[in-house]
Amino acid sequence: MLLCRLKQQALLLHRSPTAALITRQLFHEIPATTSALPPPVVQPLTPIRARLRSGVGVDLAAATWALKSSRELKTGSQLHAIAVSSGLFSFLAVSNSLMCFYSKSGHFESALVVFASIPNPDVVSWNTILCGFDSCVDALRFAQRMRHAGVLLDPVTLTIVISFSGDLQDISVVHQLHSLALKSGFDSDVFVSNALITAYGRHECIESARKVFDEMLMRDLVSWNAMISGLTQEGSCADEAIEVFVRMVGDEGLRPDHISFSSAIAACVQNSDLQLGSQIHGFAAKVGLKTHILVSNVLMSLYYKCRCEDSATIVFHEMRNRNVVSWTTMISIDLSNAVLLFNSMRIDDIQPNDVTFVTLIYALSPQHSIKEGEMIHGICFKTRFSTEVNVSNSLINLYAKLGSMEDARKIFDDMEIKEIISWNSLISGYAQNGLCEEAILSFSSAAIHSKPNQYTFASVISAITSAQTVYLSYGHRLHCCIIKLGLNTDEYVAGALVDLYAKRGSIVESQLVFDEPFRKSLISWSAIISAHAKHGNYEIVMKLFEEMVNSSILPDHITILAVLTACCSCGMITMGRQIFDSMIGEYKLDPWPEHYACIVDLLGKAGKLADAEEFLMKIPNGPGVSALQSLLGACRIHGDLELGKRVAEALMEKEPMESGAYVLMSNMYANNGDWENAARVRRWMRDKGVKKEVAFSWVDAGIGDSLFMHKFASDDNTHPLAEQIYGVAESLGSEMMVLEEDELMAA
DNA sequence: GTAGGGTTAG
Repeated sequence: MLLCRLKQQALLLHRSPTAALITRQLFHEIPATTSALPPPVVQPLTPIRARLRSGVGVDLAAATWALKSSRELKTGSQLHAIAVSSGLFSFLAVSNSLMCFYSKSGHFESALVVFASIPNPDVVSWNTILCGFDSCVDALRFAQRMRHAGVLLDPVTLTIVISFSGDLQDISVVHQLHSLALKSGFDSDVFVSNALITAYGRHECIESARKVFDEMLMRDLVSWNAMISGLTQEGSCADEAIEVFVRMVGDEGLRPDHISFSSAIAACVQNSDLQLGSQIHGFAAKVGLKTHILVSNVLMSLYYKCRCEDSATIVFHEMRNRNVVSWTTMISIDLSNAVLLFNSMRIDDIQPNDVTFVTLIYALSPQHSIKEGEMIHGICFKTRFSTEVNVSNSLINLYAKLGSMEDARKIFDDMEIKEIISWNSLISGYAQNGLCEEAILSFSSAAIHSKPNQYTFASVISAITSAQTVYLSYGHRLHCCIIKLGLNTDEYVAGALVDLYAKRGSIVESQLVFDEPFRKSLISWSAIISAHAKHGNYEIVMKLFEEMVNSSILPDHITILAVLTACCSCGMITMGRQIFDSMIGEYKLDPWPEHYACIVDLLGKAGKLADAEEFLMKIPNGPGVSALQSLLGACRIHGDLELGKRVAEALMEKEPMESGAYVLMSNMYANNGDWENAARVRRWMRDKGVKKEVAFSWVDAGIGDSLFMHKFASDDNTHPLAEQIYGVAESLGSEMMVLEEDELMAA
């Protein structure tokens, strides 16, 4: 008889369809049945079984204790069998422990089965199941069921439900549960208050979190941690988070644990506050927590964000245990060794997850071949991560980056679920590859099939920003939609608009968008600075650059290049060199060839040709084309034929088919009155087959909503209406001649 | 000696 019950239960546990049935029964209030169950597999067991055999018997304490310390499914199932055979299962302490075991060891369905077999579950039984759910929706439905079953709500139930409500989209449930806590008097329970702080924190409703925290009579370490992490997550309260951390340590004398440290350091990451972060690092070392996996992981982010990759790497190497987060962070720190690190991670027996793949895919640069991209894609496929939406999105980005929009499109078309992010990846992919028309078409589809968000708009705007053709009227139309949708103060949209108008519209419109209240990112700062730099507005550029640095945004290569350009066009030699030095010293950026070229240009234009040449010689790996071009240009302006010849030769050697050097050299001879050599260079150019780049022009017919642009090159007759167009051009020409004659006659 | 709160990577 006993064996039969045992068999029944063991079967139930390992047959998920049965478990699924029980789940349905729980939700639909169908009375559970445990009849008609196939045979079990029972393994011999452990000291407890020995005790049972030797007639000592197993008591309640032994059974629950054994369950608590066990994590292996096999051991748990065996204990389950013993509990049933010894009759201990009928004690709620034992059956509840069993549910807890199954739930914590990742076999929630088995816990549900046990629950269904308990004749009179108590509130602990219900709570144990309640906290085992993955999804907050399921958990809250189960809580409703508890209420219908007449289970009396206790602080534990409330704590669990509040913590689930933090995951919901809608904050109103948190508010409801908060008032329930006040009504029932459970708000004095520390656990309940802590859960409330966290739930409010997750909804970034920091005022309410703070209120709960402030009104607590007794706070424990978890309360402080919840408050600190809530402030850290909010995004704009990092300073307050630090303040609370300091109060906790200084005023309350509490000893921070790994979670306090990780939250406080995360706040430093947000502020890019290397100094304070390092201090907290030292503090963690003092209390022996610096190599804790959580603390080390966030320390790596700190050093990475503050561009101290070496320190981040040291933290990684000092870790005794590393998890998938540590490895993934390390991959994002050392992108050039991403594949190598990925392999080491697998040797270390750490399984990658979707984030790892997203990072790894991101690490591949346009310099990588399609083949390498396909290899990573293959690993994603084998490990079954390629169907994850975020991984697919990254793959779209990858193929776009590698220049293969066909592959990107294929991934997109194969996706079962397309998020708006997927559309955004596709649109920005077309944008990067200069396929503006496709980007606009995809944007239209996205608007039909999905709900465009700020990123969709930002992507399509960036497409028209980088398009060869100027789609300004389309840009204005998009801008109108954006204002209507209230997205004009979104940092990405506003940033993209600043960039669009800076590059394609007018600096006035760009400045107008920039003056709107939105969170200025590096991109938007760089866009507005670049725009003013192009117009030679030196004072404005320097003022904006100062404002940007003061708002703790670190400049990147593009920003510095813009500032250098401004210095260059206004001949600010000292400032230019100062910025160049700070780029290396203060901002830890390796100059690009363009930055060197800028300084060469700056010195050259000012007539300091010798300094320029000296600087040029110091460029690591030799001067790039742009630096040589700058110097050659300067030689032309200042008439230094000798240096010009040397530079032109170097340039022609580097790029024999580029017309620039030949044209400049020939012009220099011509300026000098040396027509013979000027002609010689031109001849030389012709013999080598070097051609000047073809100039393009375009006409927007501007009819209705049409986006069609008519493009022309010189001597181009590929347009379908070429004959008519040339006809009109000719008749216009003759009309002009007539007009000119008339004017002459009148004179 | 059965149930509840705080945590890191794109």
